[in-house]
Amino acid sequence: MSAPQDCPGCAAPDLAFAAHDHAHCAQDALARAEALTATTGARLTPVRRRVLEILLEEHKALGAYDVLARLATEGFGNQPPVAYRALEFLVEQGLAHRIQRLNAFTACVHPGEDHAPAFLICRTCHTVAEAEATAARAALDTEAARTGFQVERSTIEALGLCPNCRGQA
Amino acid sequence: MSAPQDCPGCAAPDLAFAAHDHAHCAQDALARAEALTATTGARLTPVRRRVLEILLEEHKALGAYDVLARLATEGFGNQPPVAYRALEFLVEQGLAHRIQRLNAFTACVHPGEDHAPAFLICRTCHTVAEAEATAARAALDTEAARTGFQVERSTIEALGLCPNCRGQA
DNA sequence: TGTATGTATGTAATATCATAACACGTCAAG
DNA sequence: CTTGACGTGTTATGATATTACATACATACA
Repeated sequence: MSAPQDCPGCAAPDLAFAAHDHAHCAQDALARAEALTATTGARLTPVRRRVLEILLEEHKALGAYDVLARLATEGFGNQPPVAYRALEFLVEQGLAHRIQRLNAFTACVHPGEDHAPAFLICRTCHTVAEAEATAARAALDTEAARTGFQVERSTIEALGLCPNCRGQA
Repeated sequence: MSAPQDCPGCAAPDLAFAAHDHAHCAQDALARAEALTATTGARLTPVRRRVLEILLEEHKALGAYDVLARLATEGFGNQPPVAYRALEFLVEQGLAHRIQRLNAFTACVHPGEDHAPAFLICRTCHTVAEAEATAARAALDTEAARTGFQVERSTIEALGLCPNCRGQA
C-alpha cells in the first residue's frame, strides 16, 4: 500500500472520471479498509471483505441484489440479508456509501478520511464519483439553522453528465 | 386566494415548523396549483387534484401506497399505478416533491416559484420543510464543475431535529 | 354529428428493494 | 467447559415500483 499522494490516480479529486490505474486504486482502498478495521476492532470477515472487493471493481453503484447474486455464485449465502448485512457493516465503518437516488451502494474511495461527500452520478455511464461537500453542507446547515432546524445527517447527490460523456454528446 | 405576502404563515421561511393557519396554507397552495395548471394547459383531473389535497393535509411526506389507500376508499382505482401516475404528474408540474430518503412525496408549498429546495426532515415528528437551497446548490455545482461534471438535477436533504422537537429533547 | 386522435384511468401481473424472526456455528471471556 | 456475543444462513414477508394492456373520456376537425 502506498500513501495517497503517491498515486496520481488516487490523489486526484476527479478520481472516478479520470483515467487511472483502477487496480491500484481498488487495492489501495482495500488495504486502507483492512488497516482501519484492524484499528477499530471491527471484523472484516470473508463476506464483508468480498462485498467490498465487488464494490471496488468499478466506480459504479451496485444494488444489494447485484451484490447478492455475485456472492451466491461464490458459495456465500443467497438470501437478501446476507448482502444487506455486509453492506450495512461497510456503510457503518465508512467503507462504503449508500446512494439514495439509486437505492444502491458504492465503495468509498477515501476510507478513513472521515467524510460525508457529495455524489456525482453520471446519467449516461452511471459512474459515481465522490466530491467534496464541505461548502455545500455548510450552506445547508446555515440555512437550516435559520429555521431552528438542527441537521444531523445530510444527503447531497447530483445527477448529470460526467466529463467523458459530455465530450461525446 | 391571497398573495403570499398576505399570509404570515405562508410567507414564513420556516413555514412547516412554525405554528400557522394550515387550512389557509393548504388552500393557498391548491389555488395556486389550479392557477398554474390553467396557465400551462396541464390537466388537474379529479385524481390528481385529490392526491394534491391529500399531500397538503400535513407537512409530511406520504408514501405512494398511503396515498393509494386513501384514494381507494374514495372510489378511485386501487392499483399502484393510479397513485404513482398522479404523483409523477404533480412532481413534473412542480406541485409536489419526491423525498428520496423516505421514498415518499410531499406537496410543494410554493408552487410556481420555480425552485429546487432542500428538504429538512425531522426524525422525530417526521415533518418535512422546504428550505432555500440556492447557496448549497451553487456550492455543489462549483465543486462538480472542478471535475468537469455538469449537474442537471441535485438532491439535497437533511435529517435532524426540527425546532419543536429540539425543545422537547 | 360522427369519428379519429391523444390523453387519462383502471387493472393484472410482476419486478425490485428491504426487513423481521429464528436457527446454527464459532470464538473468546469468565 | 460453558456462557454470551457476534456473525452467518435461511424462511418468510413486507414495502416500493413498473410494465403491459384494456377501457374511457375529451378534444379537434371532417
